[in-house]
Amino acid sequence: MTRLNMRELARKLGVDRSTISRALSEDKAHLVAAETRERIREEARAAGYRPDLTAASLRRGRSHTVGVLVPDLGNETFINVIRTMFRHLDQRVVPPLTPLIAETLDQSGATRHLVQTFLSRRVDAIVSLASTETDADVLRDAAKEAPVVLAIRAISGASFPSALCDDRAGGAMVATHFADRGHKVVCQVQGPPMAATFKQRARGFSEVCRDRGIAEIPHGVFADNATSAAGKRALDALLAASPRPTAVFAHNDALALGIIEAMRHRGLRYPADLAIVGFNNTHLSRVLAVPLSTVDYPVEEVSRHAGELVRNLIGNPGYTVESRSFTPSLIVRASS
Amino acid sequence: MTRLNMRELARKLGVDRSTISRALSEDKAHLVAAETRERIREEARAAGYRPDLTAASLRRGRSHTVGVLVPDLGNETFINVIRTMFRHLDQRVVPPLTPLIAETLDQSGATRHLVQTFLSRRVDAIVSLASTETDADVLRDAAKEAPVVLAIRAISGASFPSALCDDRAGGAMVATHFADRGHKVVCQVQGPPMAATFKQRARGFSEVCRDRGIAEIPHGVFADNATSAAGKRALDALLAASPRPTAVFAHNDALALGIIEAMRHRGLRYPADLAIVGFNNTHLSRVLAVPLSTVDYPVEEVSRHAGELVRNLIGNPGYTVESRSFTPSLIVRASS
DNA sequence: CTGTTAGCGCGTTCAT
DNA sequence: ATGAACGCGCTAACAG
Repeated sequence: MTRLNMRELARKLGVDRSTISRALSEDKAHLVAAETRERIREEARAAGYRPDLTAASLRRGRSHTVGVLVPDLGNETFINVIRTMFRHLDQRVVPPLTPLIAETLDQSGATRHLVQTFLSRRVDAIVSLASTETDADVLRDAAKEAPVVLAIRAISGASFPSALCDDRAGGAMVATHFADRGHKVVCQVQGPPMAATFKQRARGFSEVCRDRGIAEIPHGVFADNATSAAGKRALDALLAASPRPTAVFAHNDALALGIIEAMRHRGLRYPADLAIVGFNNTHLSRVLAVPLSTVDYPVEEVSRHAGELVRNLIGNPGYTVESRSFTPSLIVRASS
Repeated sequence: MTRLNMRELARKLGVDRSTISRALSEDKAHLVAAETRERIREEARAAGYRPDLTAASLRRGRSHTVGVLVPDLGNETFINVIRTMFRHLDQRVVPPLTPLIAETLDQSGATRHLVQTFLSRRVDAIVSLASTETDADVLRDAAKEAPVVLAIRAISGASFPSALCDDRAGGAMVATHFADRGHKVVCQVQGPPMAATFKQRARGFSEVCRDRGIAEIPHGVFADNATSAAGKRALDALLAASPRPTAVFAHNDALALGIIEAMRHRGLRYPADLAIVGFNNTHLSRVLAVPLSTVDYPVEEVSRHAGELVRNLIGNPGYTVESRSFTPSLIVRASS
């Protein structure tokens, strides 16, 4: 028993295969007489005909898929951007785009390999939420074969169509907040600077500290990855500094949470012993017994714009792209 | 500028296309002379040749992809199972299987549509973590074209190769724990019973309550979905019951968290005013100021077995399948 | 508006 | 061990 294909369906209906192809397509359906078209669609449905998309992909050179690179599938913010973007696309692209999602875990070399796979599958576009400085070449090469869109993380010195958050402004807001509350010695626990997000957050924060005459001590506390485990390990460095900081900016909520856990372990309390602000406004920040101040990530805007970039760039190589950066907002809660 | 294909590569090397195909494949490489094979592989790499997988898929009738249905991309447990399963598969399947991930949001009808898409793309297998009672027919039909594996959620009355958690035992553990702590009146906040997971957890819990002579009051508190928002809404029902329960079993950690938030809002404390146990042992349960007792989900075992089922069923239709169910374990923390 | 023809790039015969 | 030839199922180009 073999699958029903166009040839058989055409035989049943007494028309040519190409007429079927046209009648079932979205953009060429108007070339078929209304009556024939309905007859074909009716019979296709009744017979349970499903087009073979691997054949269509080969013929068209495009598979109606979008390759998505994400650093970490467990990260709420990335996932929210992906799902919001595809929800957006589903509503306005026919036939729908199937996501191919792959996780890089920020391992160098992962991007190269995964991009190859995407291109082999003839994706219509690639969206990277995982780009780091070292990915520029790979993505530039990829862009010769399929549109490449960056979301969340930019690549400094490279110009790709992008949908971003103004992380620098976000970092600045946190420093301003600390200054306004009278903190004189502060600190940041930075995520890996290979990701532009963290670099910009650090930059915005430090700039305002300088302007407002606040000391950043100790200066460079880097977490090897932006997780709560790394946050836990960072606390020791903060407490060893002299003078000791009275407030800390964690580059995301997971890092903040790690710091909080480590403090609890030592019997310290926030904000009394140390004020804390995170980044992303994840669900978690709202449900802590002492809720976390954090920077709200503009998920909706970033996702929508990323979706629009993908939509416009597909089959539209000359599209003049507007990269955009959306401003986040500080949410002050009890932790600061 | 067109992509480099086998024909061109063959011309460059002075061999036939089919020799290239064999040399680059995993299973037929031995048919090519070692020297020729290396020469071909060398040149393919140097020239940056990437096979067109849409063409290969059409020819083979399989795309080396696996369709994955998941109820909610934001749910840590589902995501962990997916990533663990593919990490497992990546290490032992060549060429690697690309996941096609689709979210059902537990909307009826979503499964039918998404399964069609998967089959149109000629997936090698379908893994559903999202199955509900009403999906049985769709999946049974799908199974005629590609192996279907169930993970996490079974379908009662249908027999698919499955990798599950013994949810009934998990529910029973919670009830036993409550009984041992001397609770006489308890309650459960149930997830939607269309998902077998919740039905089994409820069943295991109720059975033990009956055996140990504990009252379940009010009897059926159902959340329309297993999220913290639904948990929040459930608290009122618990507090209105008479006699009032002293302990509650939430069918997952998100529900438990909602209950906790609602309690905090009312100035109630746990476990003093109400003991709480969740399910899944998500990250969240560990980081609450008063950590949550919960049932640890056997993610590793379930994922590994799901991966093995997929691996064995692909290209092996006669494989005798061993569905398995793994026992979870209760983790008692401060909330109970 | 519909049919005819060709070919996308590969993997698999079958022959040598 | 290699080459020749075919066809997977579809869509595009061209004709009428």
